Amino acid sequence: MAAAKELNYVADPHASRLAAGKTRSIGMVVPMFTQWFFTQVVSGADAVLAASGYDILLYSIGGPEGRNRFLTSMPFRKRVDGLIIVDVALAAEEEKALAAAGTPIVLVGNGSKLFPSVRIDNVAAATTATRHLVNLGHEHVGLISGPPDDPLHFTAPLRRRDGYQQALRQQGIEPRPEFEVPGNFSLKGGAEAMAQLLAVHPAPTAVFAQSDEMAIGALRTVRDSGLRVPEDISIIGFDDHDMAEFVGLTTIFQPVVAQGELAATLLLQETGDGDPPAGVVLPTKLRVRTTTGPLRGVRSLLMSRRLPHRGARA
Amino acid sequence: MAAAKELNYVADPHASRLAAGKTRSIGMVVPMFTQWFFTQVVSGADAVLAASGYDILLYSIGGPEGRNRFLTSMPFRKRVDGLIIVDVALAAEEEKALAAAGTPIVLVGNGSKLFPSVRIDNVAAATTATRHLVNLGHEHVGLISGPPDDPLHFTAPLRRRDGYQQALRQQGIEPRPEFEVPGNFSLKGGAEAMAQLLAVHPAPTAVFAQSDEMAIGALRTVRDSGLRVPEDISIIGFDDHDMAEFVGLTTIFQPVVAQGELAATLLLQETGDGDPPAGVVLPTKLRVRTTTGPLRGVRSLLMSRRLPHRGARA
DNA sequence: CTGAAAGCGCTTACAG
DNA sequence: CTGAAAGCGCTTACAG
Repeated sequence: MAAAKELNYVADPHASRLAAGKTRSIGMVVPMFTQWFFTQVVSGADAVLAASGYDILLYSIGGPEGRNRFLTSMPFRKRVDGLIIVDVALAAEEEKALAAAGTPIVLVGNGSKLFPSVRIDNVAAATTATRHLVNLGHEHVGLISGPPDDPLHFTAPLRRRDGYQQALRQQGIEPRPEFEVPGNFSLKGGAEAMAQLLAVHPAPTAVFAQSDEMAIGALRTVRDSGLRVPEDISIIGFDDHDMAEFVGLTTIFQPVVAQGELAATLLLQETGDGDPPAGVVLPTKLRVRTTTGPLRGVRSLLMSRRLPHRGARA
Repeated sequence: MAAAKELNYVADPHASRLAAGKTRSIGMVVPMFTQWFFTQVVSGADAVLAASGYDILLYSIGGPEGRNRFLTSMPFRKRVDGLIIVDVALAAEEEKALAAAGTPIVLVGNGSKLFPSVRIDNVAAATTATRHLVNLGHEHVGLISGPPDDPLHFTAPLRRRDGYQQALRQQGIEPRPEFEVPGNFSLKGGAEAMAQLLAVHPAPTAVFAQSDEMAIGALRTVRDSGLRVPEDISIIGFDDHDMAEFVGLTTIFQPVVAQGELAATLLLQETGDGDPPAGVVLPTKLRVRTTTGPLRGVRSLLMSRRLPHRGARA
């Protein structure tokens, strides 16, 4: 034993896994690694998994092809003790196939009947965001959304769009297709989307961007056009990214690191004993800052409409 | 064989590793996961490693304690075929101990006599940044740097400080300790550091922030103080973060994703045959945008001083 | 309670 | 070229 210490011996982890049947590692599946949201979730999960002595295997699956390759080859089999899948929407058969592989799984971003999950209520959060704009008197409300055709990869953009449309309809406003433009969840995409919205006649007086990064891109375009925020146009984002407070962006806060932490915790305590999978929905919150304001000319009217909105949250 | 396909058989990777002696996985060591630079490097390395069929193991070592634990326990031993260590400065004995562990290693951010490395010339890049400010007529130049006491963890802050001081001295300006404040490599840290600099008498007329995130934080403070950029104060950053172009930040571009890609490539082709380790230094580049400008009142004088600066790069 | 043996599921050198 | 056997370095049930 002393000699082992002396010689700096370490047990071969592969031999021990083979003998013991445990890998002591967890896989994290993310669409990509360059987006703020995913890195924060990984960071949260990493902290709790590392504290429990687990190694973390990264599966960055990229686009739709990578997604399908991952789901069919399932490279994690016999490789990890568990899997955290972030923001990959699964069809029913896909869930079934994953479950059949036998690896414990926790989902982040989507609910599931088969696996425990951690997520927010995107529809409600988007409704809150949109209603905030409508309550300020805006009737022409634009939407900057995710990639245009990506039915299975992400669901957040679709849910947030649902919430946006629902909020409008609830106020008797019919959503207009020309007011919905894709923004690619990036600064640049947001900036370009905003340019597209400004070209519509009449242009929206308020815009809900589905991520803060897109919202900040949109802000840039608005200001470059010589328009003022919020006097000429209001903008609300989603996430409460570090940068949001910084630029005074009104947005929907969602706990990001906490979603990763919680997913890891659920995974570690997963019994597999047939108890129904936990579906945890974390709260979001409207954070009003300086990029949203009343529609010009209706300030007085507003005073009465603002009240029901007080303290609204998703 | 057909039956294997039928039954969805996959070889146990641990058994095969044990028999074959290869793990088909690579470890990535980063100080933390929440910083832009590291996620981008990981993303670059991930792309080339995944393409070669390697799994990626993440070691996020956190603070100084985590760093030392990692270096002493070396949890990657017998676990991975190779290691990419990002921005962890290694003492000579630490390098020797790592080399003795026998795992092929490539360093990102620091040079080494024992391991191949990919990095930029931080001293030269910081010199370029500082000289840019001095060439614009600034003599009171502030520095927003990294964590105050972190001699071994990161070297970039120290090197960039060296470059800053060298550039000043070359122009006959003695660096002033009260002009150097730590900014924690975050937005908030940059904002606070800037507030500290503005409180100095006389305050600097130009500031070199060691990262774009800190520079953007500084910009915020300056504008909140009612000062104009660049008329009242010039700010230059470092990295060329996505956000930099967006806010018009003058900065030093460094290839980030490319450093990860290259490190992975070097690791995959590492022979261990005694050839001297490759030390690749990637070029950086000054990107002048709108947050830097001539010192007030010396515009005319400037015309002559600007010339030697043309085309300068690190 | 201690220690030697069997077995985890592969790969690969080797005998046929 | 094919196929059976040994061995990779552990864990753990089992005999003593």
